[in-house]
Amino acid sequence: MANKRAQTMEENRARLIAAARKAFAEQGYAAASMDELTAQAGLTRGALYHNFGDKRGLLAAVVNQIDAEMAARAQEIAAKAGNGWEALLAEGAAYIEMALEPEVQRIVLLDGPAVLGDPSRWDSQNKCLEVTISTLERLLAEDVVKPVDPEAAARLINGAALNAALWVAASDEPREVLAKAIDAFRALATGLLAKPA
Amino acid sequence: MANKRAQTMEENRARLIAAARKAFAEQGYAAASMDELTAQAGLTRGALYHNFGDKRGLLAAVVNQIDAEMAARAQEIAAKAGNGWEALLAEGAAYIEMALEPEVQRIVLLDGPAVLGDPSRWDSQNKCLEVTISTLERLLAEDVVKPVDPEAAARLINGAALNAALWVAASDEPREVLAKAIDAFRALATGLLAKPA
DNA sequence: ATAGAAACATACGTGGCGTATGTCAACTCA
DNA sequence: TGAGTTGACATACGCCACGTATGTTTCTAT
Repeated sequence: MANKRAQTMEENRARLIAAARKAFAEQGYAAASMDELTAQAGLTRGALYHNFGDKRGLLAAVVNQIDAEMAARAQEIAAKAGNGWEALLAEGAAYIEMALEPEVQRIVLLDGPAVLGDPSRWDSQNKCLEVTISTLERLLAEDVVKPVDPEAAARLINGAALNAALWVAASDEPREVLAKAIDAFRALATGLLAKPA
Repeated sequence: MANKRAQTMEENRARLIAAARKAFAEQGYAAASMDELTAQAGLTRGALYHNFGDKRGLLAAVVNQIDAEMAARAQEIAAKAGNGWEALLAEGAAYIEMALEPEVQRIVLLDGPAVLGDPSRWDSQNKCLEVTISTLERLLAEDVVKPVDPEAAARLINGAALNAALWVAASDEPREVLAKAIDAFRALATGLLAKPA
């Protein structure tokens, strides 16, 4: 037990992040109280400022965690759909559906950009985006899609999915609206195809 | 002068909104102080809470104003491009470029959604979106675009443009990145065409 | 074993929002 | 036309939350 110190520290960090996920998702970043947050985790604000610097630092850590989880899920789904064009469409649909979860929507899509600035500047470097970019690069190499800048296309696609998700989430009839959104997404995406069906 | 009262009230509202536009754009919604804001306008917080209810109300008023200006500009640009497919593309490019202005980006795209919730629920009902929807409906009637839900497609398009703008704004070389973004946008949009070129 | 450091707790100051109360100018009606 | 009343705005107050400065305890290293 050479490093009992580091171990408990990691545990505390994890507990704080978990409590923050709940608080930020349920109340929003601005309304979430650091005192309540830390008390929920069985700690005080002292631990928080020591580990994350400030409230923004905590949000950044939470965003990193969620982003990584989203990217993993998206990759898994894309892999299941094979390595072709359908993988890209499946990824997009997956993003739309994931963004329906309050945690993702509130924390990553709404408060994240407002508090931390544009996602492209985040340290975590938006893993979701990178997944889409690499998928596009593969399709580019296979001449499946038109010669466009993969990062530009990935950003547009993710942005479209994001907005679609916000729309679906705010809707009164999520089912029907989700179907419409995915439908429109697939239509739009075909614009990237080298030879449209 | 039958209604000097109402007149000065309108003036004060306008001055508060103008001051808020500056403050919110330069410092962000959360960091902007109501005291400084109102002092800048030659008033106090009393006037603010009387006219707008609370800080959110002021932000909503500011967003409404900017949104209306954006929609007007987009419509003008679309009209100049004629009433066809090119109008839709021009609108999209216009949104991307407008979103480069700090006022639009910070207030409407970042703080707006975070504080006021999804734009589709705003009272102003997002005039920008409606412009795009009506453009799409016209193209649908002319069989220029595939049979997709116009609102869904409009939201995806606007979302794509939005993200593209955030990317361009955060970039070190806005010129080149803007070109890539618009390029990718045009490619993506062709996915909606009934008969691709 | 002791010294030092690090992780975390406690205590304090500051600033900002929202509300309750006060005031004065403008509108109304006799 | 002038007194009463309304309402737009100012002033004053309380509360809460963030961030920092200081204290305490536990682990590690020599």
